[in-house]
Amino acid sequence: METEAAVSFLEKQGIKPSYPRLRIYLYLHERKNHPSVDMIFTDLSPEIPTLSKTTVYNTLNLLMEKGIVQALTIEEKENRYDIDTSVHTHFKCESCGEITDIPGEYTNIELNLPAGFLPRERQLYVYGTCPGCS
Amino acid sequence: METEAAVSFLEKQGIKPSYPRLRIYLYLHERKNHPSVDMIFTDLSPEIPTLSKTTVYNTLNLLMEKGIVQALTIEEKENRYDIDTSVHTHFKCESCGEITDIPGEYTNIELNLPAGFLPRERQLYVYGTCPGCS
DNA sequence: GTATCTGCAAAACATTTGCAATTCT
DNA sequence: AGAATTGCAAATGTTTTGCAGATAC
Repeated sequence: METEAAVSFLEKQGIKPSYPRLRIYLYLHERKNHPSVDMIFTDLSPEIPTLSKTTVYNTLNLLMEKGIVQALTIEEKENRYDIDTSVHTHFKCESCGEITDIPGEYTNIELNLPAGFLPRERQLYVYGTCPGCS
Repeated sequence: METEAAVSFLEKQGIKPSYPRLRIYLYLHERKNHPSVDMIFTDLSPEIPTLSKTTVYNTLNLLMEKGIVQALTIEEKENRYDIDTSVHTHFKCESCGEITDIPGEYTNIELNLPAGFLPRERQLYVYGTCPGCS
């Protein structure tokens, strides 16, 4: 995604596209890894020397409020963030630690909840070994 | 579950059934809520005045190593613990906060992972409103 | 009496908050 | 100038670790 498109997307969502916000948004979009706050900070810090973790937190919380990003609780210790908010499964490799998107067509979930349970959202996390490690 | 049965179960799993361990195990077994460390500590503390959170953590980590308990990452801030390690779904009510077990027969998951992905375990978390709150 | 277990205090992290300085318009 | 944004430092909350004292066999 080019900078121009990102700027106008953020503006359309009511987010002022400051430089740190723009770079964090582009980072999520380009890597499509499922980064922790620390990964984003560590990767962008060399290129944006004044960047602070607080701004990374602020930006992610803002993107979440706007529904642009979702938080994953696939790790026990830290949150991960995903710019893909469509319905899909996450696979965490217990060997290399990598989190991979599994497209919706690989998983079919039939939810027939007992009466009165109204689902709004769901997350399927699968833990195991990825192709590179098996 | 009676104390006797719990004692012999723990011994069979190679866990010395000390008083705190026994009480924590019985707590998980009787309530079948999906408690945080703090919930266990707060609930048992009045009856076991010398109990410490460290011991709650130690005991839960021990039970997890032995495969008797599983950690749930359904909450963003804290781990929850479940003594039911069978395949089932967890429903978190966003209104009252309660986490409910949804038995396996209410959910059918067909996992057809891309080649090379070897699943070991999976967790399905559903977020919404429970019968009492809807 | 030796191993293990417990629990306090401190440390290690992740995340949030208060606030002053900076930036943008 | 005025409003929003950034980033430092401190606070908060969860979990782990080190270690001394207590407990169990």
